[in-house]
Amino acid sequence: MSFLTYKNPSLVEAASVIRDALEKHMLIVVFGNCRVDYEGRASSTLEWGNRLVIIKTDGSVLVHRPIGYEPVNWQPPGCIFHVEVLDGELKVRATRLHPRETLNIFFGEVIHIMVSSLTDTGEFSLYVSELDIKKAILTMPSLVEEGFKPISAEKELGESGFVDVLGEDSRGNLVVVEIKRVSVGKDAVFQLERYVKALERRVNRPIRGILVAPEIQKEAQLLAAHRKFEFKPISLKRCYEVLKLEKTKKLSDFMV
Amino acid sequence: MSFLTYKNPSLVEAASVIRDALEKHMLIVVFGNCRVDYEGRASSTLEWGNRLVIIKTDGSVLVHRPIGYEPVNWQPPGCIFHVEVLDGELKVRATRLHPRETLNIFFGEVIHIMVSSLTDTGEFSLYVSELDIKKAILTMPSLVEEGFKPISAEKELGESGFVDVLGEDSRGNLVVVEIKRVSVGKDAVFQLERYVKALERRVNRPIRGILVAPEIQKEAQLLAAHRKFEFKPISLKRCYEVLKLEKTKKLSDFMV
DNA sequence: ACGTCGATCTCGAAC
DNA sequence: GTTCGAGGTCGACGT
Repeated sequence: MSFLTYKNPSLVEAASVIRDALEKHMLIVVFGNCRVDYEGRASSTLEWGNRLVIIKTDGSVLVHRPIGYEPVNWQPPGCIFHVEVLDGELKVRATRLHPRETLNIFFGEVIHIMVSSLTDTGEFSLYVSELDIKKAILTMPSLVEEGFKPISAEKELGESGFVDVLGEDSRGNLVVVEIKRVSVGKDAVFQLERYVKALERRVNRPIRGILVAPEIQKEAQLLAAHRKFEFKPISLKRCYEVLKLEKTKKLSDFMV
Repeated sequence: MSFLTYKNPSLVEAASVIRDALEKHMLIVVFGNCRVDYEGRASSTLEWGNRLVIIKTDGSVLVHRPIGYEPVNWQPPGCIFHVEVLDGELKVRATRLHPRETLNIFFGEVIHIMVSSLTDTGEFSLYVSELDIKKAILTMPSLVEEGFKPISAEKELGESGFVDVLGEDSRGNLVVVEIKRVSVGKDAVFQLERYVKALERRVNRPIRGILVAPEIQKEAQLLAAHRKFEFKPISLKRCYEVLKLEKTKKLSDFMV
């Protein structure tokens, strides 16, 4: 893994370093005084200040101020770059097609550059997503309620979108399950309402709506109660354990 | 503005530099080989690899891989930090309360550290937001249609939320305006429908629904037509010009 | 290619 | 404090 730093380079030197690194698809970190403008889905300008500019190996760009999680300006992966020194400023242009958007960074002073051809093969795993909750419910339907039997997942319901899980309860009622990973808000209740109503237009039997999530917001609770929807709390940890168990089981099946 | 870099520091040196910089609320950029785990709203692990870790002056943390716009792990502003060298690893812990979340970064090797007490006072301005479109419409109601007269903006309609702009047309009909900055999707149509229906329960006169945005999605167009809602295309540039004009006008009023 | 939906969303404003 | 909506959202998945 190559790694190089340049302290207080001239703008011409900086331009050369950045051009070379872009060609080799290296990670580039520039610290310096710059102004930025953007033109695309919206337009923005950022006046002079000291910032951290990161150009990644996939052609994405981040302009970070000293505060805030989010970059003040950016460009998603896949940009085409142009670097030049013009009127005493180092201009880095990152252009994206579809949609057509341009980010221009003008450095008046480059304080530090770091370039590296780094490799990062480390695996990233996130434990419980909304899809994981669905998988956990399909694996262990009793997470919704005792006697619940899934019929299908993600059933298309015309303009109303998809049902997270469709099933039957122990008394033969249709059950529409709406899953939220964190908290049931108003939206989830309205969505479930749309699904249930769309289903009621198609079939002629009792339909129950159940909201499944770790928690529900107060207002959503009222809206749900008003529509006779039920709320079933679920634990992310429990879902994670159900999925891990399932994985181990499948693995042991394979081993035998 | 102070600025310091450290190349290939020992883990103990690195810990000392980071601790000191955290105390002074400096911007810290660390490049090194690390593994990361996170526990909070979800849980995640990231195996060993070379990454760029940024700790900002407001206590936010970003862990960036060589590709992707988004950080692989992060922590929003306001974290409490703990730095220690343990079992041959430099551990940086960033804890957040509300919700309780912990990010642990374990460095096996630190390749480069950059610390700086940077200042960045440059103003950032984005030209046209959704609010700007509303302001532009309130300033120049003909953007919606000739003869449109706004009555109020952001009218509360119970559980249906807020109306972007409520007004009257030239023939005395009530007009509900739903604004989207980029494109009218299904959601906007459903939202407008909720507003119109909520309003119909309250007043007994004709109500029109108008969707205002630079463009409309095909499916949304059908849904809108089915509900007799109209779509009024609007240009972001035009809004920007209307607002700029208004600003200049106000300024000149002040000057006189 | 386009549309839909989730996100450790983040961020800000309003209540 | 909570709730809600917007975002240049981004990113993933399905058609």
